[in-house]
Amino acid sequence: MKPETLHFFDRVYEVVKQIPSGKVTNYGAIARYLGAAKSARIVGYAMNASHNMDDVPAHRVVNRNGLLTGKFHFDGTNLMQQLLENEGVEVKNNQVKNLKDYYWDPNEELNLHDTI
DNA sequence: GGAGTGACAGTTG
DNA sequence: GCAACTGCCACTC
Repeated sequence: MKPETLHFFDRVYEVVKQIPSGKVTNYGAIARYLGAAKSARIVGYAMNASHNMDDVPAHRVVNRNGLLTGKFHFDGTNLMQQLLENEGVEVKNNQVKNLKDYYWDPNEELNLHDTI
């Protein structure tokens, strides 16, 4: 499979699936990791479709403010928050506390020359 | 084939 | 320092 052939969507899934438990990241980091920092919106859109896949922990992806913007997309309840808290991430009012502490940057933790 | 939408980010006033 | 606007790429209708 050629990465070039893969759509932004597919790559986003691979990155999100590699997010370690107890860690969270933001759309910009993923988009930048894919080489399209300005396309953070696409990442969000990808999450919209990825939320249908159980293999993609979309709950670990939050916006720049650490706000669980996609919470409503999970099931309309605080499921997303519960999942994060279950992993050790402190969430308050649909927002990740100490985001900096739980922040996980694919550009720093992962290498572009991975299986992806 | 064209226009509109979208779980954002970065920049400017 | 805070608030608001634009840009951006992919997907759906």
